[in-house]
Amino acid sequence: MDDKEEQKALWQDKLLARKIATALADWFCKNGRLLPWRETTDPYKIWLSEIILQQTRIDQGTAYYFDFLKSFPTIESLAQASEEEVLRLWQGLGYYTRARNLHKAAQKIVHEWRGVFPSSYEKIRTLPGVGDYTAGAIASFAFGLSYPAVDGNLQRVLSRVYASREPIDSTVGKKLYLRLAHQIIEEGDASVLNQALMDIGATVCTPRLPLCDRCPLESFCKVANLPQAVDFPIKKRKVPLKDLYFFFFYLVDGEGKIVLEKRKKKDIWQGLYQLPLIESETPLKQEELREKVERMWGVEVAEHVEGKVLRAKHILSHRRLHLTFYRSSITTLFDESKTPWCEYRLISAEDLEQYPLPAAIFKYLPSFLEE
DNA sequence: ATCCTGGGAT
DNA sequence: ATCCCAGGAT
Repeated sequence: MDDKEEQKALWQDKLLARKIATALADWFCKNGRLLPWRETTDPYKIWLSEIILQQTRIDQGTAYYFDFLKSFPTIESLAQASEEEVLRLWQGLGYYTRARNLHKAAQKIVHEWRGVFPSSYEKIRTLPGVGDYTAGAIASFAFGLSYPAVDGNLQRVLSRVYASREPIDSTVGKKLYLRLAHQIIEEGDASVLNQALMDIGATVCTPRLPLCDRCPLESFCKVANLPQAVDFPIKKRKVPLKDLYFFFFYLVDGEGKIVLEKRKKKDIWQGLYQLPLIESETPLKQEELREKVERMWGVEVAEHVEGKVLRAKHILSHRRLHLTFYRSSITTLFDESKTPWCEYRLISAEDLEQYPLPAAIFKYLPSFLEE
């Protein structure tokens, strides 16, 4: 008799999923967003858009999407580019691993599949930078395959509709929302249903102010029009902000050239360029900073610590960067052998914009150089 | 399986 | 203050 109960529950789940799917498809016809990468089923374009949009809002990402397609119209052209070219185009988007993986994945497609984008979920999922969400998005949008694409939007919508308190950042929660999404998209066109759920999350079922009266799922949703709707989804972890103290040095030599270094460490801004930098987890007193400068680059630049020019705070997700920029002249380039984790080079100041720089630098550079 | 990290916009 | 996915470390 438990069996019977279970059967009945399963059947009701399916029925609900079917109703939701129908409502979603109807809504999407009239209310789905028209986006450049939705006018194609070219997997390259869809992949590119998904990578760009992973941590980026549409209005910011769109320009990058077109710039990339202009510079790299084909997967081959992207594969043939240098990593630095790719990073330069990515400049300002953040999460630069996405750009490096995009580049690597293009090379993988060229070498392993002769430039033909793989058409099975499993193969797509092996591309660097492509996780469950992105693989599902490409598989369904480009190839019409029935895979869910569960991003933050879907998690929010589903946790609300089902009033699920299962945390989205738990293993159990991730599986649950994957299963719920799967149940729904099975009942129709996966591409349409995935996109409909995303659009509802983005435009109707928003984090702070859900517009339940405009939602096609209103009648199915356990928390529709209730104040507790905004409590979903639940998260278990929140990471405290960590302070970091970054001291940059804008050093000009006798010929007006400046020193630039390329980051090779596997932490933030990997592969990007920066002004010579002293990093610290604690604020540094003038004396300590001078000591570090001497240890790292030699005595000759110690005097630069005196010429403070600009201070700024730059907030990242789990980091609060306290930036200090110094400007000074140098007569000799410092000793590279002491800092194997970066490469130094002398460049002319006008060429600075040719190099991929983190936002924490290029954002403040103009006002810093005005002084 | 779980935790931590990457970076910028709003 | 909060949003966003993937991958590497533990």
